[in-house]
Amino acid sequence: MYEIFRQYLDTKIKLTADESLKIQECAIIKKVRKHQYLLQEGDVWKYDAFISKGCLRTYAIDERGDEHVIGLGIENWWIGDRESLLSGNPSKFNIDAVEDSELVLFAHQNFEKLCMDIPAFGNMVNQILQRSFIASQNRIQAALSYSAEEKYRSFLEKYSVFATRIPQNMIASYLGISPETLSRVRKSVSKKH
Amino acid sequence: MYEIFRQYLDTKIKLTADESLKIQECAIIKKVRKHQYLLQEGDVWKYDAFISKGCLRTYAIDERGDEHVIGLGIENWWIGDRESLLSGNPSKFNIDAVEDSELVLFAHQNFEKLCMDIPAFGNMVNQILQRSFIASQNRIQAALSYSAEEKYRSFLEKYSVFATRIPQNMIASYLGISPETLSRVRKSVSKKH
DNA sequence: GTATGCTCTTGACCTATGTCAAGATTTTTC
DNA sequence: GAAAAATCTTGACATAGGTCAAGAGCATAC
Repeated sequence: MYEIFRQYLDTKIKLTADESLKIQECAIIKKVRKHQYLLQEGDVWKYDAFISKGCLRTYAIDERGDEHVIGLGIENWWIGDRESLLSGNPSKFNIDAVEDSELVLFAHQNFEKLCMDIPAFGNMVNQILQRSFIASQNRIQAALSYSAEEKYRSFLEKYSVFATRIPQNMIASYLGISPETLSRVRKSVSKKH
Repeated sequence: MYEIFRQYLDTKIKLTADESLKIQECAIIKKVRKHQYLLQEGDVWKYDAFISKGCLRTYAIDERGDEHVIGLGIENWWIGDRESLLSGNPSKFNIDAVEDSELVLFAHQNFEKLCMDIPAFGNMVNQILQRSFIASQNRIQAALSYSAEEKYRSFLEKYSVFATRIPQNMIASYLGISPETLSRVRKSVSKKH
C-alpha cells in the first residue's frame, strides 16, 4: 500500500500537495510472495524500490553453488542492485522475498526526475545513500576483524528486529559463517546469559 | 597542487570559469609526510578530501591492538570518514599516509554549498558516492565468499596499481588475511605461473 | 656506507570454523 | 491434523588459515 510510503516520506521531509502527488503518480505497487523473486541473476535491475511490508534478501551464488546473503531488508528499507541499475549490466545478484511482501517501485528514470525536480526528495535519497555506504563500511570492518561470536553479537545489537524474522541459515550467511557455527554461537551466547 | 584536481574535474564535468573559481576558492592544499596522520581515532573528520598525489590508508584498531585496513586510496581517489563527517561523532578510524602525499581538502560546509550551487559538481559527487557504495558491496561479497587466494586474485585484477606501492602487510590486512598467508598465497599464485 | 629497524618468507604447530551426517524441531502443505 | 519438507542442533572429524619464531632481504638514517 502506498500509504506506508507516504508516512515514511512524512517523517523525513516536508512536501507540497503537488510534489506529493507527483511522487505518487510515479509509484508502482508490487506484491511478492514468500520465495518469489524480485530480481534474478542475469536480469537488469531498473528500479528504486522501497519495502512497505515484509522482508527480502539479496544474495549471490558462487561457483560451488553456495548462496551468500549480501543484504537484508524489511519495512522502510530500500532494496535493489545499484550496480546493475547504474551500469545497465545484468545483475550478479538475486533478490527474493523472505516473507510475503509489498514494495513501492519507481522506474529509475522517473525516480531521477523526481530527485531533480523536488530538491527535498533528492536530498533525502542522498542521505539514504550516504547511510547505506556507512553501513557497508561498518560491515566490512566487522567482516575483517570480528570472530563468529562478535559478528553475531554486533548483528543482534544493530538488527535485533531481523533476528526473529529471518531464518538462521540466512543470518549465518549474512555474517559469513556456517549455520552450524551460528547455532553453536547462539548456544554459548545464551548460556553466558 | 591544485592543478591535478582541476584536471580531474575537467575529465568529469564542464564548468564555467566562474564556477571553477568558486571551487578553487574553497580548496585547501594539504601535504602529509609518509606515516603522518591525516585523521586520528577520536578526532572528528570535517572534510571532503581528494588525493592529488601519493597514497593513504584508513584503518581501525581492535581491542587486541591489531590494525585492520578499511580502505586504501591513491591519486584521484577521495578519502575520509563519512560516518564521523555526517554524525559529528569522533572517528573510529585512523587515516595516515603510506607515501608522502598531497591532498585537496574542502571544509564540509563549503563542499555542501558547492554541491548545491553547482549542480554538475553535486551530481559528480553523487556519482562518486554511488560508486563507492557499489565497491563496498563488492568487497563485502568478496569477504563473504572468497578464499584467501581468491581474495588476492580479485584484488590484483581490480587494484593492480596498489599491489606494487603498498606494503604487503597492509594488503593482507585489507583482504582480511594474515601477512604470512598472503606471502604463501603469492608464492603459490606465482608458481601456477 | 654501515648499522638499525622494518618487511617478507618459511617452517612448525595450533585453533576457529567448516563439513558431513544423524536426529530433533518446526513449518508448510494438502 | 498428518505427512512431507525445511530448518535447527549436536557430535565427530577435517582443514584453511592463524600464530609464533627465526632468519633473510630491504630500506632509512645518521
